[in-house]
Amino acid sequence: MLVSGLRTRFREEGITPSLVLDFQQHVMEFYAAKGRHDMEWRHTDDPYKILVSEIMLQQTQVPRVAVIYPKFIEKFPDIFALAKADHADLLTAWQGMGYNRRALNLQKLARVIADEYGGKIPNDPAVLLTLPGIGPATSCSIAAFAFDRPVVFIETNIRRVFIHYFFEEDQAVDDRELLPLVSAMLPANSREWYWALMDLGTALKSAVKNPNQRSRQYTKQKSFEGSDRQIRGGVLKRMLDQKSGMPELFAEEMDEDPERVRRIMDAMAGEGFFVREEGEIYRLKTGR
DNA sequence: AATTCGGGGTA
DNA sequence: TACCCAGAATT
Repeated sequence: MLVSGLRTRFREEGITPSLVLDFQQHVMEFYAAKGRHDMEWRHTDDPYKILVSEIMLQQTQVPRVAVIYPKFIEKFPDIFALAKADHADLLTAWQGMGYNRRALNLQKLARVIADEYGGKIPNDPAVLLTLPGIGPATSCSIAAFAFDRPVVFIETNIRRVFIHYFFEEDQAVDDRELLPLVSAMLPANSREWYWALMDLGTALKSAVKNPNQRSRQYTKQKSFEGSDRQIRGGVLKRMLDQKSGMPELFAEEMDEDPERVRRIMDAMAGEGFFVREEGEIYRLKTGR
């Protein structure tokens, strides 16, 4: 089967049964040869654990999640443990993951599921989508990986695969052009299929110039050095250390403008990281 | 439609 | 250095 001809066949004949079969075979052959089987979250059928992994994997590479995920699961082994977790314990367990709001949303979500769904993770992507911190990609990922449901979705690895094989010479490829292909190519075993697609997408990154640069939604991130994000990270780390703090002090330690640090800590308080007390003292929430 | 949000591994 | 990361929420 000639993989290099997939794009031409697609453009000339559309999505034919033989195109589908050849592509599926190529993906599964890759998976058989080079699939990644060393992730703990691929060796459980506990929807809670899979949900946690999917939140962690948002914009976060597998090797880092692989380090933090097991400790997190050990500390919060089920949805109820997470729902009643101490605020500081939760954020401490999240340290190193980045995008710390995910941890807050994850606990909110756990409380909704504990309180309103009897502790059972919903298997319907439309329901999952209503939960905090779960968007289009994650709702479908959970449905696929935890419940083996035949969902159709796009995330960065899937996007890279389909752009590479079917839009080789195109620019600004819209996700809406990819979805019909993602849908048509989906076989019966949706869980394994998406594992395979994601592994192939990850491998492509080092094999060719990132095809996602030719996605319409491709954007580059602003540099981290000197950003608010960096300061937020530093502030949170110090707050977890000391349980309370003041902008002036942190600004001094981080050699930053006190006014800027105060603004950032105010924002973080508004997001639920801290509570602000009298005299510009910020304190971590205790208990829940 | 554009911004914001973390932090580290990799080339 | 620059690039990227199993995206989501907010503006």
